[in-house]
Amino acid sequence: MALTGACQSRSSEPEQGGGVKLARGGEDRMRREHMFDKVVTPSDVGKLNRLVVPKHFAERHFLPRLPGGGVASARIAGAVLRFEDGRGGGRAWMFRFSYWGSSQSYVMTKGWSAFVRDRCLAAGDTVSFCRAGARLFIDCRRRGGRVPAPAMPVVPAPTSCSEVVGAPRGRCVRLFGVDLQLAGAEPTLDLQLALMR
Amino acid sequence: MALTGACQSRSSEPEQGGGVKLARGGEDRMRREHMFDKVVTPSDVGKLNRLVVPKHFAERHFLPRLPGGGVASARIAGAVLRFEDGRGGGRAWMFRFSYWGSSQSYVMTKGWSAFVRDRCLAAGDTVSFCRAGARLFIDCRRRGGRVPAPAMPVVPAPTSCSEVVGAPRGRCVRLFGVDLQLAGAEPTLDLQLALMR
DNA sequence: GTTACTACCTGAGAT
DNA sequence: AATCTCAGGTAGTAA
Repeated sequence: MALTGACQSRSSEPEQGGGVKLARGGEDRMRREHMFDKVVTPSDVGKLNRLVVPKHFAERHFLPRLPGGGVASARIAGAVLRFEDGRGGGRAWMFRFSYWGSSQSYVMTKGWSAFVRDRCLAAGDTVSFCRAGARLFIDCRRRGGRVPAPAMPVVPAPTSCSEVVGAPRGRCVRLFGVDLQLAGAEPTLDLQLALMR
Repeated sequence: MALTGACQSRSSEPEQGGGVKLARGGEDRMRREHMFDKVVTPSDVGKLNRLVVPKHFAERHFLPRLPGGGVASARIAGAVLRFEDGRGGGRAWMFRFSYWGSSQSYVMTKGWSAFVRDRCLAAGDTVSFCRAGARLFIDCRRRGGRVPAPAMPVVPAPTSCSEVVGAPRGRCVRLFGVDLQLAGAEPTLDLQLALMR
């Protein structure tokens, strides 16, 4: 299970959805099921600021979740998908999900580069998408198969990458201890919502 | 007249416009008038997939032909120009015509690379633009001043360059003989129209 | 001036 | 052989 373990079987952790209110014992307790992985390319983590979602994955896992009619273009227009951070901690990521007609490909655009930066995602790493009922999760692991170190309270180091191999991660400090309780207000999520037009 | 002969004075040939219906004896019988030539640069025929149109030529010959208001940017938005193949045979080329503000230059983009490929256009060759009334024509000639061999029925060789020096050209076979009659259906043009959003 | 974001486009490779 | 996919590009715009 090295290929999917980073995202699966962690439903016992306190994954707080932020804006989404769920009845206890409902979807938030469902076991995560793996949707798909992608080994990211240099372009996926580079200046293009987009993740190409392989067509069959997009159409199987994301399209049916979107509101709108049966036509794909109607569903996708302006779609924003919300993914909870697979490591727990209550953080969520909002990505615009689009279809580029010119290349006939599905992409995550706005918001994606923030995830790349925060996780120091590099070409060859794998992003993993899971869901538990209606909740979506995103996680990643290094090319060697290593997963980011589990979140834990650390001394503040508020800038840059939240995963430094063998070292505490910067942003995580905002999510644990006293800050962990404040995470119910989801400052990071609020910022992203404000940016998401 | 070696510099312009490839494009001029061939209005007696059966240039079929494809989708455009014209009254016989109208524009299609007008004598072609030369607009301008350009000796293409390595960039014009390379991976940039664009032809830089010298500003004064673009503003004199193409801008006034476009619909839209008095502002150049309004006229150019989404402009696609259609050029009939100066060699005859009913083929037409569709090029997106754009203004690139960053370099303050006019360019042909989408569709241009297909012409480069088909004619085996190389740096130092000359492209020549003519018109007969509202109809536009494009042709080219080699740097030495040679023009491509006149179109004639040949044995099939359906791939690659339509002009091989001293040899029959590949795609031309589709346009002459029996296929010449089928050219009224304009499969090549249809394909381009379908691709041109 | 820089960075992101939208919406284009194309060649190469897979099928 | 032709089609489809997608990695890697582009320009223009907004912030």
